[in-house]
Amino acid sequence: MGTTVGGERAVPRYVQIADEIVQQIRAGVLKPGDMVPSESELVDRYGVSGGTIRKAMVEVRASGLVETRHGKGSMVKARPPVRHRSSDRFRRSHRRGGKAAYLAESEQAGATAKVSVLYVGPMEAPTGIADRLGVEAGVQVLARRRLYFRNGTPVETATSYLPWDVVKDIPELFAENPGGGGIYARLEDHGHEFAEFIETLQARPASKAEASELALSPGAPVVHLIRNAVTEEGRVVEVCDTLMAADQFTFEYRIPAAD
Amino acid sequence: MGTTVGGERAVPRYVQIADEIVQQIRAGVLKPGDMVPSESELVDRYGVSGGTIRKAMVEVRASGLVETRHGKGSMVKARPPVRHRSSDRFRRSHRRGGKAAYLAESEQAGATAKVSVLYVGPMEAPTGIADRLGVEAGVQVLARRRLYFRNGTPVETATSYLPWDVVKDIPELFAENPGGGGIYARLEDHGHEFAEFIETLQARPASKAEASELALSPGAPVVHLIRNAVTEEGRVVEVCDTLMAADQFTFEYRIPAAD
DNA sequence: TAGTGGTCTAGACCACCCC
DNA sequence: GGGTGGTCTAGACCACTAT
Repeated sequence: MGTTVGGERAVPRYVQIADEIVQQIRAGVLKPGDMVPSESELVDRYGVSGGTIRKAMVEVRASGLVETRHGKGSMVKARPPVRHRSSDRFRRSHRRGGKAAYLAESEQAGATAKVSVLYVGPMEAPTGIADRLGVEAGVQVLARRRLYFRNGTPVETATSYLPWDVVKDIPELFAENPGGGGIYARLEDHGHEFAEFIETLQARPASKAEASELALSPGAPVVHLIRNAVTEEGRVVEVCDTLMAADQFTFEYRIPAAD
Repeated sequence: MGTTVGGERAVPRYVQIADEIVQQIRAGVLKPGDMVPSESELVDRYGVSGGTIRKAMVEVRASGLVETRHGKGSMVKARPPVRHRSSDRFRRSHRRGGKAAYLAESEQAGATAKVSVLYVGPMEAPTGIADRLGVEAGVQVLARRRLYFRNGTPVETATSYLPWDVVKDIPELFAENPGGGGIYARLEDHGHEFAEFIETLQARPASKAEASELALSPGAPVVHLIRNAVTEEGRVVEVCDTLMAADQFTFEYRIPAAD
């Protein structure tokens, strides 16, 4: 009989149900690792149709508190140990200390971290990247593509692009592991002194493909971060194109109050 | 009869339809300002049920290319004039020039901008904000709540919180319009020299309430930005809590390669 | 095999918009 | 009033996961 009758409010039933479930999670009634009741059980409990429960669960998933798998059900996610990605991760002293920024940050947050190298080798520069590197589109550059895991789940993909004339004399950059301090340390070893890094962020919903790569619900937000590494000579010697699961990161930047 | 039979692929029909519509927009078949065909027309055109078209349109809305209004239909959005929010918006020279950062950035992007002041007055400091300001939770602070429009649509809400002992001698801060250069200029007028600003960003799906305030589709991503304004004495004299429609902004930060 | 989520249907009623 | 999107139903079939 359509919307509920008899002195009802404007807020749809499926939103009420979704809120109730989210509250139960936030209040700890449903703890991390617990299974959310199955959809058919919720149908009985709330006395609504399957379609309504279905929409409610879409809302619950959008909250990011729950992970749903097909024939299995919905499980309350382990605490999202949102990690800080602070702007001082690019300090030279960190590189000299041999710290890789990602691993250091994850350890600090008490999480296990893993990096999987997907590809290291030549690639034709995509437009957009080529613009930033100051080369022609389609020219050969070195691409380094990685997938980052935290606590066993993929949270970030990153691809670094470097101009060929910069990398051709630095064999370490072609290795899976470029050594302590990462590729920035190797570039500085070879006379490329960094002046600044410029990061551009944009948040948007994940495409289907991105969602599956990062094990997200489709439509969950991702953050697209592109970083230019600029040397003292004003040259961009690396562009890093990164896609992150938004609920796994916060970003912190310190902006000096310059004139 | 359930999913389409007879040699069909795994990709659901509603996704196919959504992709088709999105492609038509990206290809320019549907231009900004055009109306997307109504749902009942799409039902006829694709020969599927209303529920399927409904799910397809949810996907299309998630792309951010379309704006749907209730009794009216779905319109292709005017070019999302994604604006840059660069880190040099806090330069003293800009304040001395009397420029308000938001208006300047919008003009630069060729958009019309408007600010609506929702509230200026005392408020009990919310926890989280109080922590950042270095005051007790519940203590009275000055709150300044605004809603920012671009091209007529709301894109950002912002609330500034300032400790009472800082503001009590600066009457301009209680006015809707604090004068040229904004509240930061007034604070500097009264001896609060800024040393740095610290911005923290997090992207997440909008709640229902936030979605309606920013005229977004529910679940569309928002960026939650919190900024601490720190003086030379190391004191946080303002915390600005901002919620932005993610598709309306990119963020740019320049990070010096310090030691 | 039984239970789960995922897709789809066909139709109802409601609320909003505009003529 | 006639069109639009928004909610809800009751039931079907499919695909994945466990046992």
